[in-house]
Formats: sequence, structure tokens, C-alpha cells
Amino acid sequence: MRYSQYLVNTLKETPADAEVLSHQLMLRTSMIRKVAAGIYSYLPFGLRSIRKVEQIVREEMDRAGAAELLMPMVVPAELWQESGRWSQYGKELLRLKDRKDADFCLGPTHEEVITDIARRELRSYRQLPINLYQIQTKFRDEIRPRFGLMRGREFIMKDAYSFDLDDAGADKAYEKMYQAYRRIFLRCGLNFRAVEADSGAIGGSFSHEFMVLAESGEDAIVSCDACEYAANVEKAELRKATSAAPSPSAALTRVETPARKTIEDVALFLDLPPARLVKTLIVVTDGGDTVAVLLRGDRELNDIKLKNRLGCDWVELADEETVLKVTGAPTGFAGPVGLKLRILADHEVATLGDFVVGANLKDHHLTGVNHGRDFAVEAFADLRQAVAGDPCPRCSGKLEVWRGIEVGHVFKLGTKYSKSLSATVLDEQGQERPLVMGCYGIGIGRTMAAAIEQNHDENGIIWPMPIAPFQVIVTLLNPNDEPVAAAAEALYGELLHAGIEVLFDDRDERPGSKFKDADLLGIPLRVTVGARGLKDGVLELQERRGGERTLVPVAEVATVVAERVRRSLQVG
RNA sequence: CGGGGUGUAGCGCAGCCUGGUAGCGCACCUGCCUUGGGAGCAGGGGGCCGCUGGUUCGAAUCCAGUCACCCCGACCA
Repeated sequence: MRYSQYLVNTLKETPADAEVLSHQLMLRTSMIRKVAAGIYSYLPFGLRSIRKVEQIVREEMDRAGAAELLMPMVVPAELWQESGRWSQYGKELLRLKDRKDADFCLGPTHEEVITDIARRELRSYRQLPINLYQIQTKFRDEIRPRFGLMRGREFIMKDAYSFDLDDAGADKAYEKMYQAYRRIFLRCGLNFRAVEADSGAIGGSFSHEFMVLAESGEDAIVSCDACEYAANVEKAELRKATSAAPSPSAALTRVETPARKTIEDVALFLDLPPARLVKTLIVVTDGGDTVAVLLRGDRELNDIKLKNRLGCDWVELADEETVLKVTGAPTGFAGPVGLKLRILADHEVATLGDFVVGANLKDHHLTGVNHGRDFAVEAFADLRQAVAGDPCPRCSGKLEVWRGIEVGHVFKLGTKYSKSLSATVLDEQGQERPLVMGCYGIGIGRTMAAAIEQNHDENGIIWPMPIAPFQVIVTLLNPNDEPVAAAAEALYGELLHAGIEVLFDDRDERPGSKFKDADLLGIPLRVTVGARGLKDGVLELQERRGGERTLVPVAEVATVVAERVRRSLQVG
């Protein structure tokens, strides 16, 4: 491709609304342009990389025995009503009506449609196992799209769905996908970890997330410093504390704590560490229950654990009015003593004695509080967020906390959708059996963004070869010098002939600008064609990563480049 | 949805407080000059100052509303 005929509009300055590096660099290299919040056009330079990622995904999915298909983006409401998600999914589901006033939605994921295909097409266990995937534009009306392609509303996703006769088969399919994902992200040049995750709204029994380690990541993950255990913090299990509470030594005492509403304020006021306080969160559920949750003062509630424990779809902190009604005090003074609510407590609370809680009375707290003696708890459970230093649930190691970008997610779904949509096959005995499903997603654009997050320097992007928009850039320094221009043209032709993806910077620009642009665009190899080298019969070959320069005789350049490209495309 | 912020040329910004015919840098176009790390000079094009309404002789500027975008939060009482 000739630069002079291509659409690349590099920006010297960073657009003000781009917060993270991958977003800034994608804008500065004109890979993407925003059309609306969370909705982008992919310009030619960006699309080339998107297509590379897609192609890698295709190759690895095909290698794992999956078959590509393509489902519609617009999905009739009936299918979603049948699965029950039309009413469950909430506002992220963009709903629309056609001219006949019939309901549709833009597919945020395609379990319904694929299961509909499966129930129509799959009749016999002999057709199993089967895995179908697509690479398609999804729409999720996110509360807060941000960070460019990292969290868009419209985005390209690879979603795969496996169908098996039984659990053992489904486990095998899951394992295959898990391995395919490892290869995919390795080929994309990513430093990632597969972590245990909550299966969330998609449903199903267990799942792993593929997390790319990056400061800008929106998710927190924990990993053990001694064993292989790694999990999303949402999921990270914490063992039941072993030590028992000390026997009560203090009397229950009410103290005045004027206007001290937060843990921090109360701790400071009473001159105690926050860990000696117990906070009482008043929570309401979608089922209409109001529940009190106790946590050590310096801990945070993990709402997913709470939801799972209560078996409900959502929990929410009660509003001021509700808190006043159930505790008799404004927010900030809730406590378990005398409280007429279900009380759940984190395991850790069981190890505490003589602690401080709210008095259910404005501007008062209780000290010397002990569970069992002063109040009863319905149950102790694992309800808090994991933090760095917590013990590993699997071994004697300690947990570390990282930021990560979720680029892929594999779920074992079980029969959730096959049952609600009646997708069955006949087994060997002629018995009707629901299909056992798995589903497997990869965010294509997010994978590309994550690759940029991990591969850049102060001058711009440093593409990993397999997903680079171009493999080589030929920088012609003197386009008006006939012999030099002719040599560059010849090289360009040779490289194209060798099947190399080459961007030929034939613009009539000054060398400085061309070098800066080449660095910003991050193409892995650069061949500089200038009068200086040419008079010695050599061209300069430079690696974008590391900056290593080699002088190569003109006649050998194409061969050397081809060899380097070939080498850097090999997996891991 | 709550809080904060910003809308002026493609991008980055000034002007607004104190109302008087819209500016700077980059980018873009023309010419000269220059050519191994974002050169220089000269000339030029491009704006319903987000939108609507109000105040005023007069509004980018003041007031009201509205829309869009960005950031933080939306669970830590």
C-alpha cells in the first residue's frame, strides 16, 4: 500500500477526551474515529489490525474443530422471551420496534439464537459434539462506555457455542476452548492469565476469564504467590477464619459519636483502628427483602458473593428512608444489636470481640459489642472482597492483586438455555436429552486495544508482528531523487511479490516527519531508503521494538525482511 | 441515575469575569526554499462560538432551558 494513497492521518497532539494509552494511540494513528459515545468507525489502518486478530481467532477456532457461521444482529423478542432474558437483561439490551410494532433487540450475545438453531438442526447424539462460532458486531447499551474500544457499546466479538450430550463431553469442549484461547492470546503478543470468574448474567456453572495484565484494566484479579490459583476478585474465595472470637471482656456501652457517620470518622473519634469496628450495611434485594450485612470495618462487601448467598439477581444498598425505617436512625448509625432483620455476617466477624457498631440511634455507637452475647447472626459466610495479602484458598500462599483487561471469557453453561428453549437430541437409547452447552467469547477490538496497552513506548505503538496492520514500512527519504525513488519502488515491488504486507511511505515529506510517523504507527520493521546508504549499496533495516539497526545489501533486503517476518509470526 | 467538568476551524487551546463585527499553535492549500528524526519565509482557505429562548441598541461573552461529550461514583452508612 502506498502511503500517498492511503488514509492515515496521524495527530501530533493527543485528543483531550482520550484517557488511556491505547485509546490515545488509536486516535493519533487514525485507527478509529468516534461516531457517538462507545460507537466507532474503524479506519483503514485500524481495520487491518482488527482483521488480523479475527484471522488468528478463526484459525485457532478452526484448529479446535469449531465451525463458523453468522447470526443476525437484530433478534426478535420472542426468542428472548422464551429464555426469560427479555425481562431479566435490563437496560443494556437495546430494544427496538419494526414497522408493525413488533419487538426486537440488538443482540448483546447470542445464546438464544444459537440454541434456536441447535433445536432445529440437531436431532441425534451422532451429530455431537459440535461447536459453532461467529465473529460479529454486538451491541450492549453500557451505562458508561469508555476508553475507546476497551468498553464500547458497539463492538466486534467472537462468540462460540458448544453442544454436547453430557457433562463429560461439555468439559472436554471447555478444555479445548481454554487451550485455543491460550494460543490465540499468545499469538496476539499478550501477557495474560486465565482466572476463575463468576458466571454472572450469562448463567451457567463455572467459567474462566482471560485477563491481560495492564494498569488501565477495569477489573481486579487476584493470584496466589505460591500456586496456580488466580481469580477475579469478584469470585476470589476466602477461607473461613479459623480463630474463634475472644471471650467478651467489655460491657456493652453506648457512646455519643456526634455526626461521625463513616467508619473512618468513628474510628478516628474513638481512637481505634477501623478493624475494631464492624460495619452494618442495610441491603435490599430484588425479592423485596431487607437484610443486614456485617463486615469488619476496613473490609468491603462483595455484592456478587452476597447475591449468590441470597440467591437473588441484584442487591442494592437501602436508601436513607429505608435505613431510617428499619434501624430508627439515619444512615451511619446502623448496628446489629436489637435489629429486627435477617443478619448475615462475614466469616471474619466471627473472630472479633469487643467491637464497635452503630447504636441504631442518631449520633451514637455501641462499644464492647460481642456476637452471641449481644445479638445473633443468621449465618456467617464469605461475603467480603479479597485484598492483597489474604491467604490463598488453595494453599498456604498469599494473594496478590492485579489490574486486568478481560479479553476472553469461557463459560460452562450446562442446560440453562437448552432447557428453556427445549433443545434436545436423542441419545443412543432413543431418549430425549437436553443439550449440554458451553459458550466462549473474545472481544476482538478489546484484544487489539489490550495489545497496544502492552506494546508501546513514548514514540508510539510497537505492534506484535502477528497483528500489525503492516509488517514492514519502506521509508523513502528522497522522493525527488530519481535513482533513490527507483530503488524504493523496486524494493516495494519485491516485497509485495514476496507476500509481505508493506506500507510504502512515498510521500513528499521531510525525513523527520516520516520517521516520527513510522514510529507512531508502530510497524515492526522499517526499511529506510536514502541516498546515503544507497551509494554504498545498502539499505537500513530497523526493528521498531528495541531499535536495532542493520545495514543490508540492496539485493538481499527482501529476503532478509521475509525471513524476519516469518520468524516473528511463529507462536511463542 | 448522582456528583464534577467541557462544548469556539480537522486537532490542541485562548477570548467569556468587565457585552462592541472571532484569535493563536498544529494540520490543510499555493509559491519559494529545504531534505537522515515532526525545518524556514511569504501568501491563502476554513467557524450559525453545541442548540433554543430571554435580557440588551448590540451576546461567543450575561440569564434560563436543552442536547452532547468527558471524568468520578452508582455497594462500603
